[in-house]
Amino acid sequence: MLDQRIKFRHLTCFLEVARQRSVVKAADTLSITQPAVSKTIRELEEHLDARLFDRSKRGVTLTDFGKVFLRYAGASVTALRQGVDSISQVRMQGGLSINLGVLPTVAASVMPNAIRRFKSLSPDTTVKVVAGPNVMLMGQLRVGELDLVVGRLAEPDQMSGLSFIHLYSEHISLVARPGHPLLTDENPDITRIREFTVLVPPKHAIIHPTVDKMLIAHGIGALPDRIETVSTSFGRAFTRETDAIWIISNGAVASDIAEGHLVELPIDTSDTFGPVGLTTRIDSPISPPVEMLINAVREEAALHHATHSGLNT
Amino acid sequence: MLDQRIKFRHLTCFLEVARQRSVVKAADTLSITQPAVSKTIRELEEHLDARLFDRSKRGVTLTDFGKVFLRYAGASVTALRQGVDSISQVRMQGGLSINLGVLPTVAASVMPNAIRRFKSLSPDTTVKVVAGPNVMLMGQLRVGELDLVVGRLAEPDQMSGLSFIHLYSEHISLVARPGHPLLTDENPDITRIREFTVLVPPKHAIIHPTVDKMLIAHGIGALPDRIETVSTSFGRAFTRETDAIWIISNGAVASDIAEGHLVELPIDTSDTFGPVGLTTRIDSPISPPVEMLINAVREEAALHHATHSGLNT
DNA sequence: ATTTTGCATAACTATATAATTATGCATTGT
DNA sequence: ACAATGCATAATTATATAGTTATGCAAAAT
Repeated sequence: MLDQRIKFRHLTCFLEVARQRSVVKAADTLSITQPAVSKTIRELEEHLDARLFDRSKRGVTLTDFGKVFLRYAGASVTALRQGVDSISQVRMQGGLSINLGVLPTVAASVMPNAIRRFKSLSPDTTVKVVAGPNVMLMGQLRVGELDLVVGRLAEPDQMSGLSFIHLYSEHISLVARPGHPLLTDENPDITRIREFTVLVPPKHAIIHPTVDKMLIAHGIGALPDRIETVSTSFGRAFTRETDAIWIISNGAVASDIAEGHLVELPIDTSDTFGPVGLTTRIDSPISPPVEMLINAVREEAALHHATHSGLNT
Repeated sequence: MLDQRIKFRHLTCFLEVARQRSVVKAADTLSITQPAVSKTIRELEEHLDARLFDRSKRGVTLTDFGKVFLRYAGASVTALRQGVDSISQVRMQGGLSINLGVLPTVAASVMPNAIRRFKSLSPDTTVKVVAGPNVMLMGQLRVGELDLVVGRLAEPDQMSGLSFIHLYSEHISLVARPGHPLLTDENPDITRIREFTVLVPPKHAIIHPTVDKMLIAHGIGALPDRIETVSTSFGRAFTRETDAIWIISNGAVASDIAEGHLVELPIDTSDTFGPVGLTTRIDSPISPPVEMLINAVREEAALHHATHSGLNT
């Protein structure tokens, strides 16, 4: 049971005294008299039924209780401050907004449903969806321009200061149009893809090194006829209309495969398995609306994974 | 500036009304009269200078402002509740404690200093350090027996419900005693390691699949003479005393290499690069003491990486 | 040996608080 | 049309609040 007599006044006073390690100094910055501070602290201690400070003649120091309570008290007033701030934000821009970076893997698979799910819970929050090269998105995330990036786990050197939440794993697929010449074989010779135009992810894409490794592992060197593309819509259209082969993360084409618009080449890509998830900043705490979006994405991903897992195993 | 007139009474009242969508019902569960609730809400609205509810004749509904404020208000009182709770916890068990899982990679490199750093900031928090097979540690983490696991990123299928914070990346090393026969060559034939006893990580180790891939990539099949071991102290002693070769994550033997007790075989292990970091539960929020420990580890890792990065590039 | 520093306590006071009861008023439902 | 519902407002009151000034007291500093 929370003691209703505890007020924010007590917490702010406590925090200030703890910070300054001095009743007098705290009183000064709070613009009240020293006895007022003494009394407020004593009240808080009585409400909590625990000593928060050890008093000495050259200042005060936190007790064990105080040290522990300090963090939570800080969190509590911070939350309220944020709440007050966010209200004025809403007033200004007419609604909260979340800035979301989306990588190709999930842009067409989980995210549409995830965002719909989120909007049904929180219809007044504007969600801004940004796509682009992952390096750019990660940069924006680190700077605070984005609140969240969804997609494959980026290269380690890009992940400093960021936190990753795993959703599911997927592999990379080689897809072609139905009726493609290579599909006639049961076990096609993978090196024959050199005979066709191959769409590959560009150098800055997360999956680029993985694709390279895979090609090398399968004994394929540099591809003679290659197109580098970021655009899944281009890749999709081009692959369906020509004999090109498209190397792309499975999630980006899962629905096309399911619907028969594209066909996966029967080639072992098990070592291209990689984690897909949510990337956030580690320092700034996750705001409640973003947390809701995260939950929506996780739920949707679980659902998605359950229905599509057959493709991945 | 936070309006000091806002009290927890206002927040709890607001939360209750929001939950019940009714002033009368909220008044009932709060055991006060309906006008008292009306007035409290009005006060809060005045302090925030924003309408939180739309009043109608069949209950009240949250405004946009209210919806936004709701989350933060909840977070604020939750934090205070936790604070009050944690005090009684401290009283009972005589000090907060953190349960920490440590994988071999960091057990001997970053963690000792990181924990020392943390203890200097927060000497009254007991840190319990647990080692063991990563599968077990991850299981304990998921159940809540551990608060944090530090080490290599686990396999994706173990990461559901967990969040990963990247610290740095490291590769896997092949080490042997100084003066080992293979070290005489400038560019030794890696397949010759078959001639020696090889210490490899056991099947459940995180790096096991990576090691396997590497061996295959270098054209080495199954090793004829192998010892599987979890124990770094055994591995260390055995490798120093015999001609055995030890395949182990670099972090576990970095100091031994630096001090010349062990020597790294000049073999390309660049594709064994993998992320090392902190794994936490995603659902339960990170408690302030754990957050402090996380920061300590991050700072120490940054330092560690800065001084040791020459080894990794 | 003083003086200063730092906190605690006491006595006091205007104001705010947190309820209460009583009443009003506009919908909703019958 | 009338009762019931649900919230708002007003008047009232005991109590808590949030400070203030004045004073005391022990440890540090000079």
